[in-house]
Amino acid sequence: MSVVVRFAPSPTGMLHVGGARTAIFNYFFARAHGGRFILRIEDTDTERSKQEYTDEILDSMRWLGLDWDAEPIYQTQRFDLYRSYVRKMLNAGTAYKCWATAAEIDEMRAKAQAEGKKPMYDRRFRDFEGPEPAGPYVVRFKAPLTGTTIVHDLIKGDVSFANEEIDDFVILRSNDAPTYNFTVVVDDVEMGISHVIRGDDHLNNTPKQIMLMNALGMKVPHYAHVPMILGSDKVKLSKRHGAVAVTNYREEGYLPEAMLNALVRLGWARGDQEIFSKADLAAEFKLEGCGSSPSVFDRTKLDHLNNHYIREKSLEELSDLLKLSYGVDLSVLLATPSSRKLFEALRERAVKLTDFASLASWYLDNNFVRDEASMKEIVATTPRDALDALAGKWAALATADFSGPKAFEAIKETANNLKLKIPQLAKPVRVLLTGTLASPDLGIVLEALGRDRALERLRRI
RNA sequence: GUUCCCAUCGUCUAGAGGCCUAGGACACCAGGUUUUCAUCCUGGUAACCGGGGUUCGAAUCCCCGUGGGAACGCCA
Repeated sequence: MSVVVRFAPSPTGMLHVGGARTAIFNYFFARAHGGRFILRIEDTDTERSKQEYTDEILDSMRWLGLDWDAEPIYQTQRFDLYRSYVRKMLNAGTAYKCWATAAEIDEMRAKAQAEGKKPMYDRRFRDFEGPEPAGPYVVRFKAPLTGTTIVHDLIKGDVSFANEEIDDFVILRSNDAPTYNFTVVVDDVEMGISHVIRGDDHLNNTPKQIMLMNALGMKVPHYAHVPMILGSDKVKLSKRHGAVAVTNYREEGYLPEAMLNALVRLGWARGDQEIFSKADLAAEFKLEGCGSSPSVFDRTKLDHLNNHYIREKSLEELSDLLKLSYGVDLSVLLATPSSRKLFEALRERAVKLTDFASLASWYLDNNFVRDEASMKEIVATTPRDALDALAGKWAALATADFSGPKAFEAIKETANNLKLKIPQLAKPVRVLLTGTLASPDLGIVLEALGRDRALERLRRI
């Protein structure tokens, strides 16, 4: 059977972590099974849907490298199709018009709840006959009253719902717009979707959709409901957990590779493997690897992965990426073997791409800021003649001879001559040259800076 | 409230009845390397929600509790 899957975001907000994970599962399921991955924009809520959100979602998808196989389908352009199906059901008697007002429905729900049942519509117009009342109406599905609907879920197993639990839900609003549960059914079938892979929060909608498909005589696709992603407080991840939009992470300096890897491991595993490339996943992603319990999204793991993928990038790639996406120009570090060594050292410690700017600030800008506390506690307590002696030694070296080992050797000699321990001199030097105690290997720093800049900084107290 | 789902280290997870004195990763802690921080290396702390079954044997199967989550809309 040919595999066709879809990712169906509604453009009422940015692509968030949960949606991205669903998209990722769909995408790799399609790739691993030689199937198609289609995008469907569920914009039937014309009040809240915005083009800018659609643009943002597509942009995030591209950033993650999730390319789709056909032009996205917009539900608002298919209203005629949905309405034709509504008419079909009206004619077949599997749907009916309902004139109940909002107030009446609220009353019914309250009543049902008081009786210990789910809040439900009481089907008062289900068998209504005679002259149609004036005023607006909705179209409701004539849901089966008895029996059981079973969802054969590829992740959860068989889940059964008593049909009496499901009310005659609305399929066409009074403004003539079809509702979600209806458009999904029409589209999933019309688009030939073979596997519906979506969030667990839709599991309760699935029996409704299956019922509709049965009423329409349609073939039911396979379903797979992936567990929710939770915040650290264990409730469904949402805006109040802080950064949840994929774009936020991109702006913060995360790599798409890291995001992808982190997200795919949420609710999915393949033995003990932790690192997954796009190619790995496209080859071996299987629904069988999906777990069934929800998972907490952990930023520290993402940080670790991000550092991992930053280290895998070449200096050239990094430089381009930094300039293009973050406006940080480190191309000067590409120039010489010495500066490249420094760049490599920085790459090792950068957790986010945005870290590079501060990591390299002392190198890029001669007016870099020195840490005041370190200046006071370390530099100020260092004998001035030691620094002067060191300056003399450095000055005696030819510019071309100012290699890391030689420049550092000068520090050692000076320290020894003055009966200082090496760190006693190395630390203040580090602060003077880089402004902080946390910088790459001093040899690398010295060589990258070169004799004259190093000397100038050493003397500038 | 009702329905449905879920339950292994702090977190992500491996585990499909004996391979489990429960493995890996992140985080954390300690030691080593080092001129600092970090990296790197080595080691360590840390979990099968509880109770009943089934079985020679259960983290794994069943039941009941408990806890958590989701859904119940003319939102999607």
